[in-house]
Amino acid sequence: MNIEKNKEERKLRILASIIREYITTAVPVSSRSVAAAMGSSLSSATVRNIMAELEESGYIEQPHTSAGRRPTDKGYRQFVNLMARRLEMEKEKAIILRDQFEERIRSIKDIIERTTSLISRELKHTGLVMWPTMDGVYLKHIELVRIKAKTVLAVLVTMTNAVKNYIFMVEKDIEKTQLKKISNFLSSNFEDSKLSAISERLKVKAPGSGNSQVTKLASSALEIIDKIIEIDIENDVFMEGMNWFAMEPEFRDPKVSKHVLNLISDRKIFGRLMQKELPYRGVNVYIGSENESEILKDCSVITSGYDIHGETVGRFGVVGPTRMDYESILRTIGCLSDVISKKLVELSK
Amino acid sequence: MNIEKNKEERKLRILASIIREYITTAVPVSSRSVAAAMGSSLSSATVRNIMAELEESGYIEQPHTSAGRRPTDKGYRQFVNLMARRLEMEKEKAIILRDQFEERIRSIKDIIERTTSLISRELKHTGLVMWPTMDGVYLKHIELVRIKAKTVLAVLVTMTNAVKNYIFMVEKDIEKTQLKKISNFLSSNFEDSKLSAISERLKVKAPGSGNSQVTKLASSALEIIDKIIEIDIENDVFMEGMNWFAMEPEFRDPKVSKHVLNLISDRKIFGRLMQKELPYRGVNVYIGSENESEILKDCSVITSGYDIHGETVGRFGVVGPTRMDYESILRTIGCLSDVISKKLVELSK
DNA sequence: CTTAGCACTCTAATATCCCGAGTGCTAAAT
DNA sequence: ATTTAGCACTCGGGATATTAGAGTGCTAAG
Repeated sequence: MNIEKNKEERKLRILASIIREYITTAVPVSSRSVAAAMGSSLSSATVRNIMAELEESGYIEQPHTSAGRRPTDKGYRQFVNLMARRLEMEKEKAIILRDQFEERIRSIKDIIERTTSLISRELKHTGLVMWPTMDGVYLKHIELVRIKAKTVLAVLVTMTNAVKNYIFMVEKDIEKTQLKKISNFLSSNFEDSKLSAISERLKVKAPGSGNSQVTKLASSALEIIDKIIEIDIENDVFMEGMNWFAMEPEFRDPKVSKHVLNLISDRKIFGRLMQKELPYRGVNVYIGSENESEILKDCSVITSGYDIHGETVGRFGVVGPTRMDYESILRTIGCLSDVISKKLVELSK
Repeated sequence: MNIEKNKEERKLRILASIIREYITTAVPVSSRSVAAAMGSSLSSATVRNIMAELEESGYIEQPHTSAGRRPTDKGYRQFVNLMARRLEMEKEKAIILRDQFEERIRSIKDIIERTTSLISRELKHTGLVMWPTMDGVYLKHIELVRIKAKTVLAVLVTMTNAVKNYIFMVEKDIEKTQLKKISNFLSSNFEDSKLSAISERLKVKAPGSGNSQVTKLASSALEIIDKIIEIDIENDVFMEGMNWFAMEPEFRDPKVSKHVLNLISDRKIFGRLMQKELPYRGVNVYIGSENESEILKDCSVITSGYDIHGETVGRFGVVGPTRMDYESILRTIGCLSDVISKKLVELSK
């Protein structure tokens, strides 16, 4: 029984070894090099037997007979699952990460840009950050501007100093002065609230036929706030470091490179992907074919959430070829999640 | 003398023929196919002689002996110069272009997105649009928000419904209420003015020690406006259709494709490029090595300006491989410039 | 269960060949 | 004085052949 377990464990250690080597070399791994990597405690022949079993289980594959093995998506998955528990970042590294966010952070935009840039530089893959959903975020300021008849421009400033704007139609035309009143009404009564909370509270206020003036104001305001919430499904994604794809040897294949270009020119894919997993704060890993999108079948996407005041309002992550360094990425992403969330709280005072 | 001229003209007609064929096939052009294209009025032998001359002049080159000729940058340049005068768009095409801007245009953002998308779809190259410089643009609304001590967030809404925001430091801390006053002061006195004009007019008002209250307000406002103008050098560029690069046969070469990825992940290049040529409304063409940036040496960039109220405030254009269809691009870009400018005026009522 | 040994397989790099598209030149034709 | 037909020559690149060696699977011994 104990022996059984040891056997299984050794098998997985070998899988890990194969993956680690393949990640750095991008070349199918031979039994010999695995044996060497395992400290020569095993002969290549033994390793060969085990590798045959691993292939049987679908964790690795041969591009062709008489070539080494490379990990399959399933193999990567196994690997990721196994190590998922122990992914603390070394103290020093964590401090280096933190330091990157020390200077000149004045708005969430700065944080977002800093994050993608960090991911790009440190992890050598494309970094992604989703803007926080507006409805989960506290407002600092709201301003309404009349564009033309029945058309309103809303400018929101969040506690994190993000500026977002929305143009939308309203039922009946609102005068410039009236709009100013609504702006003021919202600003004075609902500053420092969340969009969703404002909507809730307005719903209570609006239909109650107390002071007709206030009621009217509230119902106009409600219409506008709900419009904003409705529009805000787009969820913009900020990307940086697409050029790392070019460095990968996989990129030599023109078919692949074509794919990649199509991929990175369509940020919506990532917007949808991250939106979907949103209430969740933890780390997600999608490996190759695990991705819903066909276009991502040779890529892996690793994402994590970030909080503002304990509420998960956005996600960020990394895209790259399936052959990526899951270990260091998972470590970094996990750590970054904390750093960003902390910074965001600081930002909103 | 007349004969001389005919000779020269024929030479250039052949150059044009070579270029047109090369643009569509991407394969060096042989004397035979040129002869055929010229309606068999010339034999391939004659064409060969002329091609030798064209090569002598540096307009075309052979990749190697016993191959056809392909245009050099100089050749493309000559071609572009020659046809530059007669580039009217056909009426029908122009109308089709115009129609694309009919629906749901509510802000300059819509126009910018529509433009890049149009360029991408119609011309099958990457489309670029530079946001208009703020200082040349009329303001509809200005809002100042206190971020923290000595830090101000300015949100500007232009006549074209663009929302831009700037975070900056000011000399001494300004109270929230005071900031509100400055906002109102600016909004009520300077709405519908240009940023640069506001600055000018404030300069007059500020030092004049009339009403101390107003003077103080004006000088604070001046500081802020000047800060905004100062910051606004970044000049964001909107891009779409980078994936067209992937379709080009040139892209087969991994070196080239690497270049391209680096290129498109750096929009600043185009920001600087367009910024530089800014006061100019007309069309510019940079062919291959004519580009300042080394990274663009295998690309051509064609740009044109757009106006708001007769003042050229931004530029837009196309990037692609040197082997691009200059004729149809120049036609389209020229026409688009008018369409956009017209729409922008409509937008700002 | 492990390992040494060996036959076998298949890729990728290199070499060789050769077709044919395209040229440049020359000499005849206009 | 051009233009053109004719022809020899060049060279890239596709097709094919060859080979080296990296890696495997299997067997039999440790």
